Amino acid sequence: MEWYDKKTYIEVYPPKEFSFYECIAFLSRSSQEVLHQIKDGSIYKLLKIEDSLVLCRIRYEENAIKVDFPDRQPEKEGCSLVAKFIWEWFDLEADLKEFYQLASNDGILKGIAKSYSGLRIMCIPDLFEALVWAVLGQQINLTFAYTLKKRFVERFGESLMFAGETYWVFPTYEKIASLQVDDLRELQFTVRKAEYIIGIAEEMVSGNLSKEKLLQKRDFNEVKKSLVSIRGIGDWTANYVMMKCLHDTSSLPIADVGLHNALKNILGLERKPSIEEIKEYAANWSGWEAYATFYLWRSLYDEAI
DNA sequence: ATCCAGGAACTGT
DNA sequence: ACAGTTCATGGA
Repeated sequence: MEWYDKKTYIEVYPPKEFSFYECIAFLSRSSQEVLHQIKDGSIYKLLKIEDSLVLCRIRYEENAIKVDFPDRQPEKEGCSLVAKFIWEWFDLEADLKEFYQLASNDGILKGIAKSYSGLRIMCIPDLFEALVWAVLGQQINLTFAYTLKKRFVERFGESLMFAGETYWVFPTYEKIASLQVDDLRELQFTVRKAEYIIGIAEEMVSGNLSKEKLLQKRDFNEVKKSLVSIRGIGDWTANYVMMKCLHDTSSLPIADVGLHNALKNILGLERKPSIEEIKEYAANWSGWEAYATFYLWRSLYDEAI
């Protein structure tokens, strides 16, 4: 059903190890998600490109990810930024052949690597969004984390209405840096979370913290050091962000409760594994710890459904 | 009601 | 460096 004039569209060619279906399954994990919508096998996502809001419809046809623009189409440079976003969002740079090779010889990963074949880490290309989402998720259940995110986005983000639907983009760090703790308390953020998030926004406004600067570091150890030096960012958050935003396939949020639960399920353990035990399992995942973690997280949703 | 959640800072040793 | 404590609140 074409309910708008399809003008031009963008095509992005993913590597062979790619399943749009698996990626959509991951993106569908919460009904409270406000930063994209899934409808009829297409993803609708609003992006801010060169200061204007661009609604994208993303689908998969004939081995290509195709993006078109229901509302209005960006200029040429805008289109290449959209393509760049898609490339990052689906983590298309990673060469999963290596991961699958490794997984085929690993008792824990063997089954899930096959079950979710083609699933890629669904990234959060925007550093501020990745950091805020990680802080929101700290020590609360995911359902409530989504509630907080929804309130945050709908209070401070920008939106576009199209065909009766409202689409949102994540708030900018400039906007959040101008807030007081009480502005976030109203949304039921704890004082701690509010302080962390405003502090992170201020660091980004000052220019001390940026994705570009982080990616210029010598190695991911350096990246981690500078992330952890920021208040509110501990080991877990730093690893989460390196995995979801900075494309570090070897980051391992080893303290993650979801990871522990997934391992417990797959191994049929009575209790959650200890950190030491996880280190032993992970010794076999070298270079692909983030993918191992992501696939293990994915295995948790099947239980829930 | 009770336990825990995709932790981190703080405090004392 | 390391372990224990506090924070803080909705979900299941």
